[in-house]
Amino acid sequence: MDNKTEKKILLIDMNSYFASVEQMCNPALKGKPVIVCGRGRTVVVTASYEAREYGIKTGMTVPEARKLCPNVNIVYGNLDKYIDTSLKIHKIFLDFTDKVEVFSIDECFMDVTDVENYYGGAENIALIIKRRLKHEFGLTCSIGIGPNKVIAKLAAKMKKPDGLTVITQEKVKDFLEELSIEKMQGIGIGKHIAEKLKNIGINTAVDLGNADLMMLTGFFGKLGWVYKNIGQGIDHTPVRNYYDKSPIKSVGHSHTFPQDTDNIEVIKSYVLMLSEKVGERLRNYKMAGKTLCIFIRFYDFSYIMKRKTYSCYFNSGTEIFKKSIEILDKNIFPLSKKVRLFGVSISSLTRITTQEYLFEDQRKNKKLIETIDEINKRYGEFTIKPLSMKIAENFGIIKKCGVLTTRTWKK
DNA sequence: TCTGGGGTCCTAGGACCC
DNA sequence: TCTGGGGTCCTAGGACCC
Repeated sequence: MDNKTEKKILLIDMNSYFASVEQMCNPALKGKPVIVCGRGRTVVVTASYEAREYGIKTGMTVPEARKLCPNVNIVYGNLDKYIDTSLKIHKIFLDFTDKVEVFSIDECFMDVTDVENYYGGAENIALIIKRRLKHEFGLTCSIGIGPNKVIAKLAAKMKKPDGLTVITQEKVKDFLEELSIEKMQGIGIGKHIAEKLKNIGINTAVDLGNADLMMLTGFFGKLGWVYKNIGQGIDHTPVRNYYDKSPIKSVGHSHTFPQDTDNIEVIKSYVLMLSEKVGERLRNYKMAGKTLCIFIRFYDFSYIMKRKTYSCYFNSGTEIFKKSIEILDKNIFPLSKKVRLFGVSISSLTRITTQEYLFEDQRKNKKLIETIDEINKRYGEFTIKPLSMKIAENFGIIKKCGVLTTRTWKK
């Protein structure tokens, strides 16, 4: 590929995003170790760089983090605030091009191939973005520039925080030569695959690129082909346009109980609460689904997953709850061991119009459901709720189910 | 007061139909 | 009369991402 056709892709990765936003909103936290976490039995979602100096990492339990840094500031995450800030940040990117793909709440790809000449090159665009983020939000980011998304993503990881790494097509080979398999996490090669690759003598990106395709597909199926491309730094996936929405494939909620439990009544009331949340979100999206999946994690971290596809679409909490209980009664109860986490999700989704409420009781209850949704939207989640949800409430969960993740929210 | 929560994609194997 | 095989849908499970 010559220089004329070489793409210029940026990956902008906000540094310790949630923690930085908290520091931005509360000056008292600036320069101090901060962790952002959810409530209940939860883990560190983001640690500020000051906290990382003590060895605190994402995924650690809060007590573990406290042990490393007794004075660490603990903040309960506020997803709305982070989404709001993200949307404002995107406006900076959109000043350059519409080819802005939201990869997660704190990461965006940009394809600046067509516009870089107006701004003195891709690197200059990156510098302008960094300056504006710092000036307008007080936030820093790491930016990787590469001829495709995979290389841009790997490049962004090279320098953190506040880094800028440019890998031109010409430099890709040298770059990959020095890249160990472990450092390829985040682009489809996780811990398990990395382990398997090392077992067959593949230790660097270049080893992967040079590996025999038949051998790779023998081990990993279709993915073997994908891995080989990654190893060669090849990636043809385009950067999506900001305004092209990717369709939602599934909607789900799960929750870890405050204590492991085998109390069926308590579990059922959680199921009801989760079903209502899933139903409400589906209706907000104007969608319904026909595949129900329930997921149970037991106290020992073993799990069981049951999936069932129905002939009709549904999106009411009551319907999801009823079907979940049917599955539980048939397959899971009586319980053999205590339950740690319960999850409900709906897939095989379709957009739905008013006429398409297929269940008779849903049609009848449609007005009621709409009214409840409206009230809950205005006055807060579960202002109006089924009576049996009281049990879950007494067990101490409702209103504490903070959804906190960097991945789930997409434009 | 060990190990969250929300997603996506892929695969193997079974059921069922023609 | 003797039992193939392709296609599609579904379920369960695994791996990955942030």
